[in-house]
Amino acid sequence: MTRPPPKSGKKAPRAPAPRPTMRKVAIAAGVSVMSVSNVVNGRFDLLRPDTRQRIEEAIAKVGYRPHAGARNLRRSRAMTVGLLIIDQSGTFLGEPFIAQIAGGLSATLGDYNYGMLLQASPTLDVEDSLVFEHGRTDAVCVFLEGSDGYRAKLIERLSKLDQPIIAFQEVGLRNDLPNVCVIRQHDLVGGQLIAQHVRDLGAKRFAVLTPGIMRPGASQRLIGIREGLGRDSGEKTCAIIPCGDMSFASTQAALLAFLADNPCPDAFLSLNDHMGIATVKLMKAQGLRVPQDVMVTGFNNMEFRQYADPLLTTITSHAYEMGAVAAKAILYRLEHGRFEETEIVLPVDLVVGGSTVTD
Amino acid sequence: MTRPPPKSGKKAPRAPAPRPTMRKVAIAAGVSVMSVSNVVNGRFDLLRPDTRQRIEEAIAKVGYRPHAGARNLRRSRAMTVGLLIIDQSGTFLGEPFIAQIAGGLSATLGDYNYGMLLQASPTLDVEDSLVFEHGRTDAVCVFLEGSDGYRAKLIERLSKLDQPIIAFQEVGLRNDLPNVCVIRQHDLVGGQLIAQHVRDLGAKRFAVLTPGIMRPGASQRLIGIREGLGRDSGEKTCAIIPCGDMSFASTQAALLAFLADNPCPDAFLSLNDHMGIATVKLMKAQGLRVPQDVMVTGFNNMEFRQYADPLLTTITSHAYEMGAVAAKAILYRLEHGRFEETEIVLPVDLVVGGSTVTD
DNA sequence: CTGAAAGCGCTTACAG
DNA sequence: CTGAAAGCGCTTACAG
Repeated sequence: MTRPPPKSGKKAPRAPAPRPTMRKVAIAAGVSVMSVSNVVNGRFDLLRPDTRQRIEEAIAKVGYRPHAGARNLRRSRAMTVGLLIIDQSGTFLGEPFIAQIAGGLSATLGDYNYGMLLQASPTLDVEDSLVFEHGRTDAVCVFLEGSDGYRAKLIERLSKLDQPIIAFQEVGLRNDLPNVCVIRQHDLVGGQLIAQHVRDLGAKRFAVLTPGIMRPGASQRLIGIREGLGRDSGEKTCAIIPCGDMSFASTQAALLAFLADNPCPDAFLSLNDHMGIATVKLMKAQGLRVPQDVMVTGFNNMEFRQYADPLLTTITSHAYEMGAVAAKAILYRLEHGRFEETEIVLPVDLVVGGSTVTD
Repeated sequence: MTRPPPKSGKKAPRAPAPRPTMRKVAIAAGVSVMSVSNVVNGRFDLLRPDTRQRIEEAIAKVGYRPHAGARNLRRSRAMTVGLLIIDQSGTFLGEPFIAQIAGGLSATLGDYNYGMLLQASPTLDVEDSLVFEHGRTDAVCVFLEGSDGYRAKLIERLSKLDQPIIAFQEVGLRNDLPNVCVIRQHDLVGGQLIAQHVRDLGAKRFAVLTPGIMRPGASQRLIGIREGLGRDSGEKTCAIIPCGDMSFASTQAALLAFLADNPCPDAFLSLNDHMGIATVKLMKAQGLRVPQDVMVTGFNNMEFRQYADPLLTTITSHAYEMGAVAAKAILYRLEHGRFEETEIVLPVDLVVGGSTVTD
């Protein structure tokens, strides 16, 4: 009989009462654990009504709650989907596009009783991230950063981890990876639409504002813009302005540096709304009229677009839906053993505002 | 010997190769599972170097990866913290204040090798939410909605779930719940500061814009504002304008309805920046000058504050840090069996902008 | 309708 | 330094 050391100044911290287990319920009800399991899992057809009732009373009496970890181990499923976001800036959820994807994914998974394990990784070396540990997740969604080549290699490796993978916004991957499904939106078309729009309005000289670290969607937007501007435009008239972390301050600093060495273009095309609004405000502060003197466009059509004047011409992204679609694709894969489609592309729409067209 | 039915049109889907287990590694290396376990867990002092090497080679050869689910069951810990957000609007991560808390929590937990299980619940009835299932999480953070009384009762019940609880932004809870730690910021002081500021500037008649569904922080901000306006202001001059989901459109609609029946106050005090900016824009559209004709304030000092003109006078909230502090508190609790502090209050600061003061 | 037993993949005293 | 065995809390064929 070992006892806690006597004369301790404080009350001996009483040992945490062990959680009631199925065994305890079984004993209390005078049945086997298996019958308890049947009640807990709603297999009432396997029980006599009075047995069931006795067990239910015992459950209530001892305050039993099932241990999901044990059940999941036994059933070899985690009822959880991982969401891994590579983010070297450390503010992943501060980006509304990502926050909305996460929101749609989490909400839809929740509807089907799945959880979402969220992790951001500052490093590109991601294979022993928590979300890939066996028994933690049944599938994982990734939103990567880095060069096209790096990401392609990484996804190939991830596809061998014996875990279904959803890759957001990727394009041009090998299509023989059965464990991988790409979900993206038509960023290329979005880029084309917005570029054609400003070109049709007569702009000749362009500058594109890009994030300092490109995600895959951004590259597509840029390609689309180049296509939309058209080769008939003749001269090389499309500058690129990287804007670091895309914050208001970084964007304006990058713009000022650009304008110190270059004439002001006819139109600034920004790869998201953040940078677009920062541009509008800087132009106005410089005494230029938007859109008469210079046009500005954004991308994503986030709620905060409404905060600035004039309203940004932009492209609507259905980010929340992208998360929801991912959840559905995973659920299908988990049920049927394969992805229904290996690539899903969501549409985008042009929204014209006062930043390119006067009322 | 049962075989798959012959003459199937498709290739028989080959049974997914079972994941290599410790047993497989042990056999491959000619040792016991326990030695494999020792290698996997870095207990190298318990092994002869050559044994270790043989095992490491076997691990690489069979492609073994540990099963976190099994390990966690055995060790009775989940290495995961839940984050539960009650959200009746369905856009929880769209709210930057919440997204930042989640980001800070997730990043800090990740540093200590803990995962974050994120779930939003549209209902207030939350006890059998995923995040409270045993074996899934070691602790859970909650950010609730609903009346003060409802939330207090709910937290009392949650504290009996045998799971440490961090309650964000709660105030005035019973302080005898050893399983509960409150982490909040000084919203009341923030409210006071901002109210005193506009009062000192000579405003006499006020209106406060509030969310349609109050979270606990919002109530505190309101109380602080009332205190800051002071009883010496004499008349009842502080109106309340609930703004539904706080979107740009809802806020402006609520404002217009208010102005149809009431004279314009001297100052609109908004419980967050979203509504503050929507107010500024509406006032300007109505031909009023901000701040000369009407003052407007916000709350939280989010990045998008920079998007509107004039710059909102607001209160800085350290939401990301709040998440990080929560992670630290949980880690301490998990290690020492009790919370270091039962309540942690983060400071707030007044930031003056052009929406109350002319340059 | 009910129960005894094996096992999910690990870890951890306990012997040797 | 190494191994055989028990057990974390469940589920699931298999008998009775």
